[in-house]
Order: sequence, then C-alpha cells, then structure tokens
Amino acid sequence: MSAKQVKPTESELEILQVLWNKEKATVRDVHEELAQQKDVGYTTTLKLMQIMFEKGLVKRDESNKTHIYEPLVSREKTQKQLVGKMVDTLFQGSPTQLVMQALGNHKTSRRELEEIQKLLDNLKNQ
Amino acid sequence: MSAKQVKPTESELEILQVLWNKEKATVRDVHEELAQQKDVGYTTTLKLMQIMFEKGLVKRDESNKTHIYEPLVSREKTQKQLVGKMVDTLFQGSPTQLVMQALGNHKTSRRELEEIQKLLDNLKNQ
DNA sequence: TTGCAGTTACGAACCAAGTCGTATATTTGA
DNA sequence: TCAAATATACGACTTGGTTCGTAACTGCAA
Repeated sequence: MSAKQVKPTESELEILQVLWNKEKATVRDVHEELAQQKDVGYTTTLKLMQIMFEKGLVKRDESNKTHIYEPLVSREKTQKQLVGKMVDTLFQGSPTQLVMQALGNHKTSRRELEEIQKLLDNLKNQ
Repeated sequence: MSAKQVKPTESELEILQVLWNKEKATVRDVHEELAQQKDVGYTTTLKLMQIMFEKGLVKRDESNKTHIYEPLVSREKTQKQLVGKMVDTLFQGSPTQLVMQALGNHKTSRRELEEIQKLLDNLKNQ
C-alpha cells in the first residue's frame, strides 16, 4: 500500500496540467504556458514547482543547469482523488448525483452521449 | 444579473451540508453534527458561521438570543459552481470525462444506472 | 436574588498558499 | 574575455483559513 497522495492546491493543479500535457518541461516552459492564462512572475512559478518537488508531486532532472520537471502523480489518480472528495463533501457520497449534475448542466454532443452510453451498457452487463 | 457567489471553503462546505439537510439550525445544532465527524471546538464552529454570515453564504434570525441560521446559497448552485471549476482545471473542459471518471470508479447500483439511463435518453431525444 | 449554563462577540495565534525581490551561479555570444 | 541573459535558491511579506481563549451578555433555576 503506497502512501496517500498529497492533495495539490489550485495553483499546483494548473502546473500539473501543463506537465501532463507536455510530459516533461522546464520552469520556463511551464511559466510561459501559465503566463498566457494569468499574470504571474517567473520566480513565483519557480517557487511553486520547487515546493511541488519537496512534496513529491513532481520529480526533476538536475543533471543540467536548467532542470527538467516531470509529474510524479498521474492525471487519472488525481482526478479520482479529487472527484472522490467532491462526492463525499458535496454529493453525500453519491457519484450518481454528481453524474446527473455534470450531464444536466452542459450541452453534450451526440458523440459524447454515445460514449457514455457505451460505458453504461458495460456497467449494466456485469 | 446577480453577483457571483462566493466560493465556500472546505470547512464552510461541511457546515453548509448540515444546513442544507436541516433547512435551518442553531450553531449548537451544527456543531453537534460536526463533532460526530471530527474533533472541533464550539467556538470554532461559531466563528466559521459568523464569517459565513459576513460573506453572505448564510442568513440568520437574530430575534432571539440564540440565532437561527439558514443557507443563502443552494446545494444545486454550489454543486454547479464547484463541478464547473473542477471540469475546467482537471478535465480540460470536458464534463463527459468527469462523468466517465465518476461512473468508472464506483460500484453503481442497477437502480442508479437506470436513473442515469433515463437522463441519457432524455438528452438524446433533443 | 444570584450564580450557573449557554450564548455571541472578538481578537490573537498559527499555518499554508501565493507572490516576488534579491543574491548567486552558469552559459553564451559579441 | 566579460557583460548580458538566464537559471536556481532563498527568505520576507501578505492574505486567507482555521482554531481557540476569553470577555460579556442573558435567562433560568435554586
């Protein structure tokens, strides 16, 4: 049984997004992505990534002066962790209610509906 | 257009849960519920509810010495708000991915599956 | 009446997150 | 070569969330 994963903060999630998409990236890479979305200084991004390193959310290759960062937590695990928490604290433990919420409040394309239908069929046949 | 709803913190959500379930409650009511789940002092709960009052998350009837609190934000609106945020920051804007996550990672009863199926049928026929 | 139990109000303390300035080291190209 | 650009490290500051001690008020029971 591995130790329970640290819960990333809001800002850390933004950084993880970039790392998940790029597989690996330098601080500058990440920072330039973030700078497109919001106004933030380079050293702020650096500091956050250093903290994430200490927390074990990312690893980094220090063999060159410019470190290269990689996520240590997967997108899937993190999604599962946070969705689980949300189900507990906001949907009284019922994932179904969450599904209804998410489905009910967005226009979903026919293609996506079919995907969900497929998953649903699978679940029914068990 | 009404002002955007304040985002409740973790602890505030726990309190809102109780208020949503009870419709209205005193600080003591809320505190006794919370005390079953975690170790916390009465004045802590009081303080949190006072802050929630200042933020406009709850209202209170002060006509008696013992104030009676009621939620000012609905469970539905709050769910929508937080699910939306999660979809953005964790599912790259795709509610469908969130649905797949939630469905895939929990045992869901046949009865619940039927409910979701019904909703899905509705969406398909639009 | 008086003191005890229950209540609100308030401020202090602490911690985590986020932000950034500055020091220092390294690389590079003119 | 050496100055400019770029990198990391680190500490200080601010803000918000959480916790709780203590004071002050109120109502009720003995």
